[in-house]
Amino acid sequence: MLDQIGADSRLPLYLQLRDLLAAQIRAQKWQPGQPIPSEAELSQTYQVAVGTVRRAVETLMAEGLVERTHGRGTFVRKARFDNSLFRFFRFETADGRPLAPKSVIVSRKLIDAPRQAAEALHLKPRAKVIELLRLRMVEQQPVLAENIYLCAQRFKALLEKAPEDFGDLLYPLYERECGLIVASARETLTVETVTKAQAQLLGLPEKTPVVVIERTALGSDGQPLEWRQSRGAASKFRYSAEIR
Amino acid sequence: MLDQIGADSRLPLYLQLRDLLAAQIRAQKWQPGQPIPSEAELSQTYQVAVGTVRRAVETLMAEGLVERTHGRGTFVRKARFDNSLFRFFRFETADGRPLAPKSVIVSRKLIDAPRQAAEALHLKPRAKVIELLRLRMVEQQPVLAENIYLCAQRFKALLEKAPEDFGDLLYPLYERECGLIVASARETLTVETVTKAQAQLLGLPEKTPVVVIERTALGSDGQPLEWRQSRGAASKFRYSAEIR
DNA sequence: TAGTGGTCTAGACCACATG
DNA sequence: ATGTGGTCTAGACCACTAT
Repeated sequence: MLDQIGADSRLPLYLQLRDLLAAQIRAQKWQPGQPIPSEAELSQTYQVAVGTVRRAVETLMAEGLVERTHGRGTFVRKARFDNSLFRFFRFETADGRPLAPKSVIVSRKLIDAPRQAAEALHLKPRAKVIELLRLRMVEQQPVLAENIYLCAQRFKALLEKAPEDFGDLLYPLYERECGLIVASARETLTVETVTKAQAQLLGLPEKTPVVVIERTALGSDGQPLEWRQSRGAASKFRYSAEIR
Repeated sequence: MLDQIGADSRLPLYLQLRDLLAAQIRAQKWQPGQPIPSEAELSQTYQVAVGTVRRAVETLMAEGLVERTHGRGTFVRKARFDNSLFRFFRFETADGRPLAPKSVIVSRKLIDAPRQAAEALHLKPRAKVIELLRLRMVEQQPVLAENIYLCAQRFKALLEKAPEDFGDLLYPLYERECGLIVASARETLTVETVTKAQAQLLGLPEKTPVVVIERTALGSDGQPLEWRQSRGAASKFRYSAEIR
């Protein structure tokens, strides 16, 4: 890996430094939650002005790779968006209290990867994957049904643990049991009508429209770790955006 | 309006300057598309370092209020998102050529504001509004049906012009005919099933799910100018996002 | 060639967090 | 008290756009 900077490239210094730091973060030189060297230190080791270091780190910050706190330092950011699905759905209790989504693993199987899952995870068509069916509950009512696919090889630790003990959040589980850290994700939303099986799971009438959120979760090195489809009643869907 | 800076506030200089410039943009001191003074000039008139000016202008840029081009200058940004709806829908021709959406005004009426429109436009419940029904066409097929509501008072020029001459884009029309410039908008997406009338307009079977995009378009002063609902077949809906 | 924004430096001082 | 990031300055030089 490059550990020097400047010299030849036509790229601005601060971008070269950004790339260099980003590469080291991807390579886990510093763990998520841990601090990277201070501005002064980076300025010293790479022989660039502090202002240039700032510019590089600000770029990383804008990209969400690090977080800065005034008197404390700059830290590699931990992703925590396991329940970000709820960004797209509004599940209100009757009196509008905040929701406390519970997870129930309905089944866990070792299967040949379905086509879409294999593609998303960059696996060969017949590779083995772990399939989890999972329900997210709000006040004892199922609101989201999820099909989750994981490369069997990398996640084999999950086959030896009782699904009841998985807990409500999967990403911390992946980290704890498999040493795999989800750093980012891509989501695509579409609308379908439910199949019979899904309707039953979610307690919906047949042919109800549902919003499908397909998510590919990526590690810090950009490799796909998990692919999932989440389905919830379209009537509960709401998404707002500002445009300019 | 403040035309000096520094002295009292606990806010950083560059934010004070940002606010000051933003206020002048809102007040149309410079027209959209026109340049604001150069960094050197701003530095001179407000007696701050060029670096501080840069910081302020970069903030405005991040907020989408201005655009910079290297050797040319910094310009007040014109909004141009009339067809941003298509961000949420994918209408492919059979061979995947780029689409050229056409607009047809189906009707124009002067009516009492419906409740939602009145709320969105900050009008009294029975105020008069112009209601436009409009179809967006791709390859002679209707793909989006829109209900558009405008305060009759501010948009009365549109009552005296033939709807056939409105053209494909409304926002430039508003600017040309009424002197009203759309600067930003808020959109909310939900899913419904079509009414009979809508199904007929869009050539869809009854009870087809549709995605509804409600948009409130705002002027540069933040006042609501237009409220519209756009409906398109949910099967054509697709939205992608990166999350971290 | 003149004027603009873009990069980079070197350093002062401030504000915040921690021991 | 120390070390961190945050603000601000002053100026050099470069790269792009226009004329």
